[in-house]
Amino acid sequence: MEEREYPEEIELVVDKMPDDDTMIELAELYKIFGDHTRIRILCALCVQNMHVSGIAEALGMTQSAISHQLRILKSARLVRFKREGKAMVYGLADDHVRTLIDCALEHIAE
Amino acid sequence: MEEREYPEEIELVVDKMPDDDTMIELAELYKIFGDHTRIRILCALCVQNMHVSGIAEALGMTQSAISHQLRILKSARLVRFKREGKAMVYGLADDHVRTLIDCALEHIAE
DNA sequence: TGAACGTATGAACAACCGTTCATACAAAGG
DNA sequence: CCTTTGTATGAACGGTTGTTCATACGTTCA
Repeated sequence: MEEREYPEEIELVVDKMPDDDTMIELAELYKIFGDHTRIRILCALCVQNMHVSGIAEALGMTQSAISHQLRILKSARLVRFKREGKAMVYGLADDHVRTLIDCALEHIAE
Repeated sequence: MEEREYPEEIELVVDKMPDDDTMIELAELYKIFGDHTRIRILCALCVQNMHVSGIAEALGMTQSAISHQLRILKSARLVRFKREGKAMVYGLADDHVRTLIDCALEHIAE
């Protein structure tokens, strides 16, 4: 006879999973990376720090679109920035970002 | 005088970035991970292989919702599955998935 | 201070996404 | 076969998201 999946076993799995809050954070983090424009911005900043308008030109997009995405990347603390004259220079917040991208690149290259 | 960002410098950055196709793939991959339900499914399967209804019960969601998400995970080759009687048993496609999740978990835990 | 430049932001719109509901398919057991 | 159980799928709906457009903010320089 085909046994039903035991409730206790289900509970065991749930216990071994990360906290729900952690998984929400995970999803939120991945969601940020899960956009073509944002990934391209991050990849550009992997090469060197850039002005907003420089990023826009490199990506062939409007300044406004880039600025909106930078806002999201800022709030996720994935980029940092400093004023330089009239311009704002953006860069990666830390090396974790690079690591995360490399991690996924390896998966794709399999 | 404030110099404009040289076009050559922009081009240099673009050259050093991954191919656009690669970055699209990157974004697509991250997008899959960037959903609460799918991350929870993957985390559950990190613990052990499970039936669809087991996953649904563990996550407190309908079988339909889970099945729809499994379809997406299947098409991204992040999970594998085999029939077992009336049930379908799902599991992680390979260890890359676990690695990717661990990678992001480390970032969060900083 | 006023013009010019670089950036940020709010509203609006279209496109996309995840869940629900109803239902169809597939295997097993009587 | 016919019913039961487990899973898949299509349509539909509500919510979210990324871009555009217009405009405001902040800095520099004449």
